[in-house]
Amino acid sequence: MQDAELALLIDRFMRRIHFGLQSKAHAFDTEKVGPGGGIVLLTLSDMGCPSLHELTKQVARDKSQMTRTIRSLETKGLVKRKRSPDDARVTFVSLTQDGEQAVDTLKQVVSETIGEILNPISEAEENVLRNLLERALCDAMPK
Amino acid sequence: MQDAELALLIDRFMRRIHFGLQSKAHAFDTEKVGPGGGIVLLTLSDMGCPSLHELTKQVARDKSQMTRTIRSLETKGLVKRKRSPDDARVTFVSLTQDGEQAVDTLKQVVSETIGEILNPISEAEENVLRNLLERALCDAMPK
DNA sequence: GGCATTTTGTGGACTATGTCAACTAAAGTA
DNA sequence: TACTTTAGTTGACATAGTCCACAAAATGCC
Repeated sequence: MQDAELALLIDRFMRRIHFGLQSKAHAFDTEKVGPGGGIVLLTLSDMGCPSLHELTKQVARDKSQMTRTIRSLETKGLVKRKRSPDDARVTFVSLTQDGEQAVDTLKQVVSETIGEILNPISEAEENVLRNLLERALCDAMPK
Repeated sequence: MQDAELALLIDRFMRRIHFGLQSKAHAFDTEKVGPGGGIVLLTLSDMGCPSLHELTKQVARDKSQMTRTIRSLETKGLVKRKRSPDDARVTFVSLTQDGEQAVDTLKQVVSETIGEILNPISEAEENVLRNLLERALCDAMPK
């Protein structure tokens, strides 16, 4: 019953990251990918060359949204598509060279921002936090 | 540098909560307050009778957004305003009786949903998680 | 007291994101 | 072949975020 509080904490934490990044955005988000694009780029960096469908499940967004986000990133030259040779329905998405570079700076700024927020937290505790979240999320995603 | 991963984890966690709640929304969100309204209601339940300005800082949203959210909740009879007798600029916001009741069911559904997500996590660890987030957020909010 | 400045809340305009439903093309399947 | 499922796209709409300008009340400073 009192778990509801946790939702507020998570939300506020998210907003903190959001504001932290936004205040630095003009300095690094030269392509104006925004939060949505950033999450996709980082996720792509983790996944490698997933299909659009797998990517959509991972970031837990609507597939139509993903279509548009990817196209936006594609016109900016950060991402490229490749049709699957085995299944003509699926298209694989991956970072371009420019995309990799964008991810590098992105990762740097994000971890810097998170570092500031997690200032009152020790490194060991931070690992605990990461571990807990990973374990909670490792279950099959709904849908 | 690898902290960037934490941002993705938090985002996915948030989305999990979001989807979990949405799948149950038709059963409890009879007033259609949505996620935005829900966060405000829960926050109000925590804060009691804050000024609109304090509330805005707490949920970390734009003040104009907050004006609109509160008005929406007010027309639904879940929230009431009261002008401060000391300072004619500020208006205090608080839950109505209907609002309190809405918060009760809201809290129940939210903690149920979070409980499902935190299934792989022990209760002790959950307290650790809450504690870590609280400590990270206890610092003065930016802006 | 008068006057600039700050604070609190409101409103408008615009963008970004989320959601839902319809639709195409390609597989899978009986 | 006919039916169903899956991947991706598109359109329409709803919600939320951002930015800017503004009014009214307070505050601070001569």
